[in-house]
Amino acid sequence: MRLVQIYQCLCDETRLRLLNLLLQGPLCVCHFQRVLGEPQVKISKHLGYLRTRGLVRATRRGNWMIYELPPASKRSPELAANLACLQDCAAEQAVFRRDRARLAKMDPTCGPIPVGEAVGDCGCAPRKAVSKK
Amino acid sequence: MRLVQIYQCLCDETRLRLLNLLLQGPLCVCHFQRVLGEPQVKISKHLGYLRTRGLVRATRRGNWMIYELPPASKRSPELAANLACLQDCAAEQAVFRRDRARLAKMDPTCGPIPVGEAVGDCGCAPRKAVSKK
DNA sequence: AATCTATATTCTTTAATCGGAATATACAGA
DNA sequence: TCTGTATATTCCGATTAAAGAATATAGATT
Repeated sequence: MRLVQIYQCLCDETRLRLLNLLLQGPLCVCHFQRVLGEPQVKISKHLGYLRTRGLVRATRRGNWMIYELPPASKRSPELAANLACLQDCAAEQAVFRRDRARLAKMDPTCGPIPVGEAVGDCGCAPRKAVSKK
Repeated sequence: MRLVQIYQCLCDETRLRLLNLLLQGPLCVCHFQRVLGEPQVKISKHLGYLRTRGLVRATRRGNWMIYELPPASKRSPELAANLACLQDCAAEQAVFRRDRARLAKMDPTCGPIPVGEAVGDCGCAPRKAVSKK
């Protein structure tokens, strides 16, 4: 991947915030919405942008889409270096620290999913026992 | 400086090439023109872009403008980290390697400047003995 | 099948960016 | 002062990017 394409992915505030959260682990869209407080379209489109350029991958789990960074083994040297750099830099800037804090103390619940289903990669858990009457 | 602003400076190919060269040391505009093979306006405008955002500084030496990165002591942690990252990453990509090579074997001459004047920070030297009749 | 929920896509408008032509400025030399 | 050289700026058109409203899709639930 060309270096400039990586920077093009990083040159938008929303995308930086998304990547900052993904550096903590896989997440589903609803988490981003709750942490960033931005409308669904915006989140979804920026995730799509990152996806088509290979900076994130997505897998479906039920209704939810789980986004995650590519595994270390599949990162180009440039991507690996820049993600590491972002990891460090973001730790020093207020917006990103706030987002990380918000994520850390967030209810990992995504929404109603079947009781007893294993917690997903994104940390999703049933919101509550969904009535199975 | 906000992180996103740094990435905005890095998200253009021309600007990346300029910064890649500046990582080798101070340079004047004519060097960029010769190495990149791009028109003067383009070079000048991207340097201006970087300047207004504090990624480079410029000082005039006679007719020439010498551009350089801010001294290490004046770089924010984010800028320092990203310049280091760029330094490493650029070493692996063809465009940047070619530019560095072209710079390395380039005639450091800028153009006719007064004989005997000290070679500038940019490595400029007199093109030839200018007649002082 | 009908509905609900989560997420993605399309469409449109607005705003930002980039490049080039022409022009302006700043300094040097005669 | 006049001219030449190096660089910057202004103006303009073209392209791209971003945001939001509305709509579409995919899977789950009933």
